[in-house]
Amino acid sequence: MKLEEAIKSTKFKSEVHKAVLHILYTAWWLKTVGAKELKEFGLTHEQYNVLRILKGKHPEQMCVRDIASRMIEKSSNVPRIIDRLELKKLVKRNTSALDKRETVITITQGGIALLAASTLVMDEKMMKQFVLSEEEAVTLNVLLEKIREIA
Amino acid sequence: MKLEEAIKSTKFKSEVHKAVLHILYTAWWLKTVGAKELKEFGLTHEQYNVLRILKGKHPEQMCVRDIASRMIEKSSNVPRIIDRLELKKLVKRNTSALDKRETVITITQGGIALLAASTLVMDEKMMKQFVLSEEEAVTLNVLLEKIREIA
DNA sequence: TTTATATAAATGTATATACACGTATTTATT
DNA sequence: AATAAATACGTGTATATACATTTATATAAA
Repeated sequence: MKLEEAIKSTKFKSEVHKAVLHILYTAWWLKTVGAKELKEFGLTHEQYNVLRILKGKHPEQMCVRDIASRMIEKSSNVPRIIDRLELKKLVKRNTSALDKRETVITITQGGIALLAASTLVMDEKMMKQFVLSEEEAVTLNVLLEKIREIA
Repeated sequence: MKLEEAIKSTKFKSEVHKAVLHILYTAWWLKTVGAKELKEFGLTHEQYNVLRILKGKHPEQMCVRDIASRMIEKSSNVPRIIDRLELKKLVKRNTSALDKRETVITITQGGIALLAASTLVMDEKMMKQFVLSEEEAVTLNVLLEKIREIA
């Protein structure tokens, strides 16, 4: 569906203005499509993101601040997301021995298994479905980088 | 800041995969930059969006469903956003005479004034600051359209 | 006309976002 | 060593997201 139909709007102040709305809409669309797949695994987008971050360092532990710095949405409340993952026994929390202020998190075997299963589905049902070519994706990445270059 | 620094990640499965994360990150970044400006007016991004939608039809009224269909994030809970706008007397709610199930919303003079002031700031401090050219924005819009073309 | 179905909006609930603040602990300064 | 400043995390609050349910009203079908 074209952006114009999606938000029932045809007049934009400029192509740049349209692009801003387009990025916001596409992000929402991507999240929605992904969330639908993740729901079968009882995961939210953010919980999935935290699990992926932890898996990337496994078997090393990570502290909360470290996880937060890798989140896509920087204002995510990581302690609370970990609360939910801990309840489901997908991660384990421990106080750091070196610095008692730090809480170190480890992904459990259950977490690894659920992440593997959900990633498989996400890759098959989402990532592999995109029509966009690798070359087009490179261009897209360059342009997205550029929109954050503020004068 | 490059995406790699922003989310402290260097290895992506593909450029397409990177682009997906990039869109999500850029959307968050755009919302954050915009929200900072809107905060001075006591508005959230979503409240601003609803006011803009209402202004587009003014002096016509709009029902809740009509507003919802124009929202960027389709799962927005419009009645609740309107609750907040109504409390601040930026919009007015009335039951439709034709169909008593419908609630019709009108933007007030105060709403129009606040929207005008905040749009001025948003345009000056945000929209006009982008380095992206109109031609680049066209390409960006084409590619964003394409990423939603799922096989 | 009565009943069933559909529709519009509001409401409830769990989670997340955005941000301020509190508490414990560590590091730096005097 | 005592105090101050910084840091890490957790918690509180308002708003939003995502989605299910409820209530009122309108429309369709029996």
